[in-house]
Amino acid sequence: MPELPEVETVRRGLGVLLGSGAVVDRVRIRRRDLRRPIPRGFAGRLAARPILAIERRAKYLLWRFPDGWMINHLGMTGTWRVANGRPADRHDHLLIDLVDGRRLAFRDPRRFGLVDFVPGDDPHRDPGLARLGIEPLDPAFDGPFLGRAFAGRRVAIKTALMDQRVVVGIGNIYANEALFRARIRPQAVAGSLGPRRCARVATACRAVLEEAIEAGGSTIDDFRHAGGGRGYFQHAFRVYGRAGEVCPECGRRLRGGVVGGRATVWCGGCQRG
DNA sequence: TTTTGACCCTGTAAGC
DNA sequence: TGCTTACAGGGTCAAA
Repeated sequence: MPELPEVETVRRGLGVLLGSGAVVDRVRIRRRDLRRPIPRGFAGRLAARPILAIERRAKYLLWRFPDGWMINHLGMTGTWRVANGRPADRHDHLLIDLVDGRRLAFRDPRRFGLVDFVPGDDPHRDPGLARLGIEPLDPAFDGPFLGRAFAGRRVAIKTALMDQRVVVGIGNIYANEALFRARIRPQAVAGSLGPRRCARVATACRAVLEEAIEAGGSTIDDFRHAGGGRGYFQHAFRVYGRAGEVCPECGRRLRGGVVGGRATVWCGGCQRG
């Protein structure tokens, strides 16, 4: 389940794999019906053109081409791999052949992913990208920013943190982990947090994401690097997926529940307010 | 306007 | 063993 660290890890992996000067030969679409249909004419936008760069915005991979951007969201189960000579898997929905003979395959069993093309210089013309909030590793993402963003909001802090219109890239795993580090209950009302607690949340978010990127992202079920490898941050999870186990800080049992429709884990002793 | 919850989809695990 | 059911989750949209 790729969140910001996993997408960033895939981006870096693809950059290493492709290097500079990779040129698309042809594109084959095996299934169009992803989260939204891959548009007609998509393949022709990429064919015979160089991949100039692969950037990241939120959980989106942005593939820069001379005429525009391939927008790619991994959804829940999207992965890229080099599939030289191997028969296509039934979940390989997009195949990109490079002129050097290599083949990139986008595999997404649950088809929550997205592939689209935005012509021109600005990928934020895509409606999905246009609504996105601040990057959590941006220096402007701090306590005062969260204080302003949460003002008047009655939703749970965990729900607010996962709202991509506020801050991008934080999904269920890192929301759980960040709030544990910040020692704030996931159910706390976002608008009730004072400046000090907002600062703790911002600091915890940044720390947990940076550590996860350093470790190469997480591997839960479906996530794989572009090269097929696994990330290692799951070994550092302190609460996610550990409801009923012992809190690593205080020894109480970690509690499990649902906040905002998502599985949530917290420590009733360490996380208050 | 804000918040909540259903929905999309499929692999996995648990229960019978 | 084989079948059914519940669950996981990011983003979107309709309903409250």
